[in-house]
Amino acid sequence: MERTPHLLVVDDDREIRTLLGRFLGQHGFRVSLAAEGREMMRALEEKAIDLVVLDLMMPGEDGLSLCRRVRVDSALPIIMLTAAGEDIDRIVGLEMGADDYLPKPFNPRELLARIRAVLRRHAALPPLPGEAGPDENGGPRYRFAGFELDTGGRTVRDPDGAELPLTAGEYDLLLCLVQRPRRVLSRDQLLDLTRGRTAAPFDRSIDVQIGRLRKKIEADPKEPSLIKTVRGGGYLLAAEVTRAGDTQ
Amino acid sequence: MERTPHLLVVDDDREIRTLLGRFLGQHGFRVSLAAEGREMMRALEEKAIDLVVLDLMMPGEDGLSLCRRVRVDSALPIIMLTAAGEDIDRIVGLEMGADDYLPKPFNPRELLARIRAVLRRHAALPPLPGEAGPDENGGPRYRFAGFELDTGGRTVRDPDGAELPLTAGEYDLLLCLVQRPRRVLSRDQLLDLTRGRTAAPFDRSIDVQIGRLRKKIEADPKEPSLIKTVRGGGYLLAAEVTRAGDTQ
DNA sequence: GGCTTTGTGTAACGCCCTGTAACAGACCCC
DNA sequence: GGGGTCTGTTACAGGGCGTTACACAAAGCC
Repeated sequence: MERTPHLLVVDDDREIRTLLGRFLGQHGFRVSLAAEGREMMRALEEKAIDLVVLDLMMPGEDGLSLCRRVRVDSALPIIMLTAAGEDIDRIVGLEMGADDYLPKPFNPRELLARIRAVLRRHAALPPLPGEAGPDENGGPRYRFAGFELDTGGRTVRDPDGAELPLTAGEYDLLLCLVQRPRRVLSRDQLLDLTRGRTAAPFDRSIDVQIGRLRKKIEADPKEPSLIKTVRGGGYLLAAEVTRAGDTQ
Repeated sequence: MERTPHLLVVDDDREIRTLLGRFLGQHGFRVSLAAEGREMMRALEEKAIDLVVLDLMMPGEDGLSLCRRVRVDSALPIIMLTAAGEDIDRIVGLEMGADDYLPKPFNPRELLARIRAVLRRHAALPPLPGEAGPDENGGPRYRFAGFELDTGGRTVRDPDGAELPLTAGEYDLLLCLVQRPRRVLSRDQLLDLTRGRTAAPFDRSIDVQIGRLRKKIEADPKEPSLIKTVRGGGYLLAAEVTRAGDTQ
């Protein structure tokens, strides 16, 4: 049950990147690495990242811009690393929207402490009295093959408009597929994205969950047309998905 | 019970003002802005400001003088921003009567922490009658799924307009859900937000309270459509919530 | 084309999480 | 101090979900 937080370290300097990765790994985190923006965005799509450690100064798209991009549609915690001498003061600090920042060179223990602090803060009280705006009515809706998935209410309606009685696990799995349509997702990825854990050697739980989900959304579960099996690869959602704007 | 604190940022530098506004807004406060003394006084008259962040050095009437003017007839908390190099100690100690001050350039997180600290300290004191403190007529109203929750009177009306006889605990729990609609709230969070304590190992009190609440507001408590269970996660209010203006 | 190997579908079982009734202590109001 | 209400605790029932086992299908091999 207890899931170990999954960190993403984004830094163009390979040495720093791998050192940080190893260090954080040794201290009980799962760690993924990215050298620049594109890799970072891909990791965010494919993995269940809990926190990003982001270098401010990078070739190509810099940390500031990446930070803003992430902030557009998520509250994912971000810790910024700023090179010595960069002007960190008020403007940068305010502008960047990071949850914390750390000037280089830093003591890795200090980074550890801040990561833990930010994670704790996020886990403990995400619901500040009226965070980001009093009337935050939740996330987007997705439509596919006549179905409608409402992330705010965690509900799914079938083409007739009836609410599908999905269990929590089934909903999580479906959401995960719907957010990455027409892409093969390995069991490992699905497990990471839905349960936040890595697969045990003979882990078949995803298969079973897929089966249960198919029974509820496939016209003919024996001949699935929505959730397809990719032998040796995983599963994919075959339908086209449109994302409706957030709840009005 | 709790309302989102309303801050007033007073600074003549437009960039700093708006950046601060955005930053504080992102962290769960309602924020108003003023560029100089006149605007500030008007905001204080028209809005229920809980705390002022005030730049010391401003053209026209400076922060010090404004601070004293406010202090004449209220104990409204004030945090002063002082430009680097200004001689703070003496002035602070002797004259300004602010609750805290922060030398520029400052880490925005530091400002956040001080704002929270000052608000907490201030909330602990008994409210003075006549102070520009909490709204006289109580807080906002929320509507969801035909229900109306009035934070002023701590009452809830069902879609027929009849008043629901909720107990104090049930009301607190419902308010807590209504203020964070369409988000999964863990038992721990709910317990913290409603009772201000953390869960004991086998604490099931939230489950029981949720059950009692469901009996009163769900059409079919066996198939809850308003308060959903997220297995392994907690509960969420599935309905959309609109916040009506504060009670007149 | 048969046989083997490997991977997937699924039924069955059991643990653990959640719903809920019953009870008892705390608190409140005469 | 007594009756009523509210709320936390406990116990039990039901259901979700991970595990396991087995059947079957697909790919590999000769």
